[in-house]
Amino acid sequence: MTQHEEQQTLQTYEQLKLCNQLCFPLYAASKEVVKHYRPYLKKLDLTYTQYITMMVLWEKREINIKELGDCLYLDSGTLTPLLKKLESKGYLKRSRLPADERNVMVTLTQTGSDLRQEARDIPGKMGTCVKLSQDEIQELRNLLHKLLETL
Amino acid sequence: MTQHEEQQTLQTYEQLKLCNQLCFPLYAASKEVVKHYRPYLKKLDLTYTQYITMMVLWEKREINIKELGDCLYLDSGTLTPLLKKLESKGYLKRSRLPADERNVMVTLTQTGSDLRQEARDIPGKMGTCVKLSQDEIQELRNLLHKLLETL
DNA sequence: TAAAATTAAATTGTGTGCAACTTAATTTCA
DNA sequence: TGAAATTAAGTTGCACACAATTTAATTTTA
Repeated sequence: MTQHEEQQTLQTYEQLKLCNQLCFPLYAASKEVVKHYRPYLKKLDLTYTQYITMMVLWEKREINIKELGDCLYLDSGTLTPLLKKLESKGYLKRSRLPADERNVMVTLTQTGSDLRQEARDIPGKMGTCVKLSQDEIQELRNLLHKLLETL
Repeated sequence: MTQHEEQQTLQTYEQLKLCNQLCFPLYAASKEVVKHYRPYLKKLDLTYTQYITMMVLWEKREINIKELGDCLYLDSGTLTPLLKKLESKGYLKRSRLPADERNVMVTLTQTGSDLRQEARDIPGKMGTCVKLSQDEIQELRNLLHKLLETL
């Protein structure tokens, strides 16, 4: 192996280190942030995935599963059982759309709407445990959105 | 409700929108990036979690489960079955440490070491599908590391 | 030094997350 | 128009991910 080839091999292996990855800190940070939500969500008897689902419903009141999946980057395999669970808690109703029976509409109930009150403080509380400046948070959010768009 | 209170309520609810969250783009981007790894990892018959585990082993050759969990932000509940699977594929050996029988040492095998060759191209291929500049990637990585440290 | 506390893995149970497939409804187009 | 293609949900199976608990080994300390 020539010196140049050896150099290349080292560089290649260097890239296989965890610390040089973009993906790994993304994966780890995502899990850690969700972990910080859990104690607050537990009080509402919601998981993180159930929480972001409710966030969409608080905003839109009504949405079909396909669109919901597009919002949340989740498929019906994940959403169907999750929505059944939220329905059993009384937070939403599921019903086939008469105009196109393939579609299932998910509609916020009064109970589900009321839950928003109890969730009000969560974003603020989370904000205080993230020790980044407002500028850094904005910058991070921008980069993540850019990354998401390109994928 | 006074105008001021109404204003505050609106602001509070504004923060409960998905687009104003930091956590959600983090969660979504993480999943999407992992999804892009999958076709490459499938050729090596590895899941993403198995891949990052192998990355640690390629770097350290030998590590106990506790430390591995600290590296990967994973606990024994996730790692024990995952390591058994990697052991059954012949990539590593697990053995109790004689000096302290509570510890299980995980050691890279020759087969596991050879796998590194086949994984060599993955970081480069992933790099090309992330449409961010080198500066942006570096900035994103820095912010994520900073976020991880503070949590 | 022996009981109490701590520690590391493993186990159990629940909830995603997703690929692959099935089912049923609707749309396309030959 | 009627068969083929497409679409939306649901189902199945596998692999995490983690809280909570258990087990076994080691360390602390009364």
